[in-house]
Amino acid sequence: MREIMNITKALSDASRVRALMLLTDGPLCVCQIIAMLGLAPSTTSKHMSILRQAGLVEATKEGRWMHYRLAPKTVSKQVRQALGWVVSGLEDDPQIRRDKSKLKKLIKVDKEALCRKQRN
Amino acid sequence: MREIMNITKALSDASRVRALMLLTDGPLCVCQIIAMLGLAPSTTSKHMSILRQAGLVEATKEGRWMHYRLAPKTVSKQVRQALGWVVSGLEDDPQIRRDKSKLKKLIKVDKEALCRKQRN
DNA sequence: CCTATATTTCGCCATATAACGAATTATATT
DNA sequence: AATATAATTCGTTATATGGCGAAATATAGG
Repeated sequence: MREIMNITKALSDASRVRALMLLTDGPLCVCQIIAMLGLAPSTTSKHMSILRQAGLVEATKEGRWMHYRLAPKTVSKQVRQALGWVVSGLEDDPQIRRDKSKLKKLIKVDKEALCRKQRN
Repeated sequence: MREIMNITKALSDASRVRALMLLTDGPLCVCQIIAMLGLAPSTTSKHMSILRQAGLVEATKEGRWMHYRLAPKTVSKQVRQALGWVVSGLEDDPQIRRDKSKLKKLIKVDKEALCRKQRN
């Protein structure tokens, strides 16, 4: 029951769900997620930590940069299916569409330049 | 996005998830759910209200008794998929098994007798 | 009508949670 | 080493949420 509850709790915040949906098109650096969500870096970091502990995302560090990606298909059935219904349920959502549109523009910015803009 | 968030928020409390799982074997009176969850009637009523607003359960009144049932398959895709996920993910859970075992015994008690026991 | 019963709503309280800024940690550059 | 940068952790605050008992509402019976 704990695994299911960890997942449902992780999904009960809209910003976290938005972060998940951003990752459906590929991995992102946390600095990109910060820019997308418009939250403080500390807040975003904590949200990603919750998603990670719930098994919904994975993280890899490259130098100073922390990249997050959706959990691979090899994870547990509960994670895979939860991602399945959330992602399919939101792919036509207006907010998510706006986010993805904005993300396309943001990705065109050089990562170094973007990350330098994110100061505490 | 609101529908999905209503669902995920509704599912983020363990008592509410337990209530949902109790209903997989058929409709129950709120007095039976109260007895199962061991919460105050007012608390249980509020939890069921949240589930109802999320579209996960439906309610019908019979005299003094309020019966709750899982939302029928005809509801939205998001609800159907979410319910499918929760139910399949928890059908082998120890807590849920204990609940279902207890529920079998409880159902054997006459409803009238049970409901009379539930005083505010 | 009055009384009893089942359920919901309301008000309160304790706890959890999301947000922020500051401090800390990890990494890179000079 | 000192300095800069990215991310996380920590501490604080405002808000949300789960729990309870009391009050209110709805229904049934005499």
